[in-house]
Amino acid sequence: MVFKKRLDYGFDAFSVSNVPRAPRSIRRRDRTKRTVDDNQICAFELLASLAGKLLEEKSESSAASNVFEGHGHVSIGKDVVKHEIEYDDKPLKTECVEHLSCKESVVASDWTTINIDNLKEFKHSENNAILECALTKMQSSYSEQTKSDLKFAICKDNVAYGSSPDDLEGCSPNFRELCDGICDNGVKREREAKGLKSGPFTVANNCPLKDPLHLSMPFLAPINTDKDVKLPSRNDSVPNASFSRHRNNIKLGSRDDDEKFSRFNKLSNRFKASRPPTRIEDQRIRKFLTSKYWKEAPKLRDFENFRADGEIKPLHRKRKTYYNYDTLHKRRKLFDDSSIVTSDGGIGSGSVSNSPEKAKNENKSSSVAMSHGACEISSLTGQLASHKSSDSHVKLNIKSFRIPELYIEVPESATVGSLKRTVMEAVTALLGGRIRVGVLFHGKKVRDDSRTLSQSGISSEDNLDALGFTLEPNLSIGPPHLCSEDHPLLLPCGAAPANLTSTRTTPAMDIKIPNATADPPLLTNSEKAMASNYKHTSSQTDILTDQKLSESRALVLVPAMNVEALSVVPANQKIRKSELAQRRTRRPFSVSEVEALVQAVEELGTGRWRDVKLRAFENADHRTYVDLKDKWKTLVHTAKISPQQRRGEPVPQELLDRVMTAHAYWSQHQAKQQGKHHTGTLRIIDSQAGRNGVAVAI
DNA sequence: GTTAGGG
DNA sequence: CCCTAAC
Repeated sequence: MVFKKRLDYGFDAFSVSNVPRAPRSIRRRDRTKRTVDDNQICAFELLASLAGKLLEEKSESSAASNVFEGHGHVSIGKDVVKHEIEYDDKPLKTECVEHLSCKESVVASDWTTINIDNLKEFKHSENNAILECALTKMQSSYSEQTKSDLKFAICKDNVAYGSSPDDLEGCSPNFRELCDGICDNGVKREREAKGLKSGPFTVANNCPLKDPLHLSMPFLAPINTDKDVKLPSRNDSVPNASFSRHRNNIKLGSRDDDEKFSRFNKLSNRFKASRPPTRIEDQRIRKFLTSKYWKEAPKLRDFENFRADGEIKPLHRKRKTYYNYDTLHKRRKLFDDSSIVTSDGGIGSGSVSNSPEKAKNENKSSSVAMSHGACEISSLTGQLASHKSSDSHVKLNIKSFRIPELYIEVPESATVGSLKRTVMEAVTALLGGRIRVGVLFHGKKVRDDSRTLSQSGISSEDNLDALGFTLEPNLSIGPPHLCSEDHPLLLPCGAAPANLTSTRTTPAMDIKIPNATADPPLLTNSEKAMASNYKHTSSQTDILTDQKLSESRALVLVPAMNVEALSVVPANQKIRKSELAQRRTRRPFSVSEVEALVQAVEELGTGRWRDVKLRAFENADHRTYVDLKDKWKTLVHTAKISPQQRRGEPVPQELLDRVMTAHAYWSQHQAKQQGKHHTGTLRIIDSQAGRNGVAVAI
């Protein structure tokens, strides 16, 4: 399986020098980069229109949201806007983020990046805006949880990599409020105490309190003004219908639109699959508008179905062959039918609570505040099932953690074991730093480590459902202030996104803003869930801080080893790791495939691999003619060695005999020249002779 | 874009 | 499977 990851760039991420030399194919793509950019406009427009529609819809459909009142359109700030729509939040890059929940939005790809000028004037704008379209289908579960859409605007202008929490200072009051509400109060206080002066990365004035930001972004104001941050209740959720409509109308990178899709792919292709976009290098200031539309999914089950419907995942291949899979539907050729994509939503396979009890809890689990979810960048969110024991101990069972931004392709034929290994591998590779655990209670982060569970209200049985854990990257690697917990200021909300943005090299890399949701369902749904039993006792919570780490890739709950391994590794090295991981997943040829190959070669001969591909593997997008050629090579080799030396799935001797026969035949007949002459099929005469059989062209 | 062959 | 050279 292949997992794509974005490179994680450490704090040094932006250093161009660190960017590994792209493969030729990639380099080639780079050449076309400009063209792509030009074309991006279309994409951008699409996105913009989508966003606008979403907003409109939202305002129309949800009376609850005041935010949009009066704002029928989406306005984008002058600067570049980065717009991402995901079911999950992810990239946080943004300075100004708005989350619209988009259910089932079709996603171009996380990686897709579009550079554009600001929405209105992007043609004119000098800045290379980046429009990121991370459209992915939303998980229904997510939707459910979030029920309400949150709109959140995070303002921030700078791209500074490790922006500090202070960045919020620049944000609109409302925004701050929102964040505060979301965050632990303690955080707020600290931030205030520190004042604006803090961190190096602080971007002051980017979002003047009173200011322009608002003007430019109508929906800037957080929907939830309530300090307590009300998590959107499910009731609030925007009707799915509206979302759907939007989606349909816009068709952004929808499966139906291959062309567009292709475009996205191309854009994203500029970088190798998981490779971070070079644009990262650009330190331009970007403003992002991220919108997400959160909805609650009715049921976990729904979620699964949703997934089942097929996730769209664009794959980026060097070669012309597309390995995209539409898991279940195969609706698009671009998609590989077998691949599983785990994006934010991740693979639905995630752990589902097994115990009835948990299930029950999950259903109940009430809302997690998605809104603040936007703020949180934590990479992993763990949900847990918990029950209180009679002895006053709070026993928690963490069922799963969600790992954001992890893409994995798994052949249908892959074994569960290989899947596990792959996930582990991916996670390990992705981990950029130490992991820390964050505690979410009712969607809020519990930052005060000194408080007791009971003091925090976590002890009551009824509340346990609302308890969630997040695995957050520990930015030890990053700038001190960022990493340090001392800096609670790092605003979970605003700052983080900005940081991410800057860091994010690849769309994929973007850190999604995890929904803070503690909802079990959410976790369950998580794409990749790492299930684990975990006894929780304490927790810290600074999601934001970590997030900045772009690397905040995923966190793994796993043993320390992972942490160690990753934590110490410099960002650059990590990147390399990731690249390695990008290698296409190995997909052993099945006997039937071998047979088809042999058959085709018998007919066409060697040296006409493209024809072989077309004849026998036209529908097997994951098999390139190079693959076929290589397979033939290995088959010939296999046929020559003793059975004891052969590995893997045994190939019937009969086929190997045919391989040898055909190989011998075509070697003698100059396959290329004779291919045309032989429309017939090679047959082995004297099959008994096995290898020595004589091939005859009929 | 294909082929062929080394890695 | 990847990467390159050569066409």
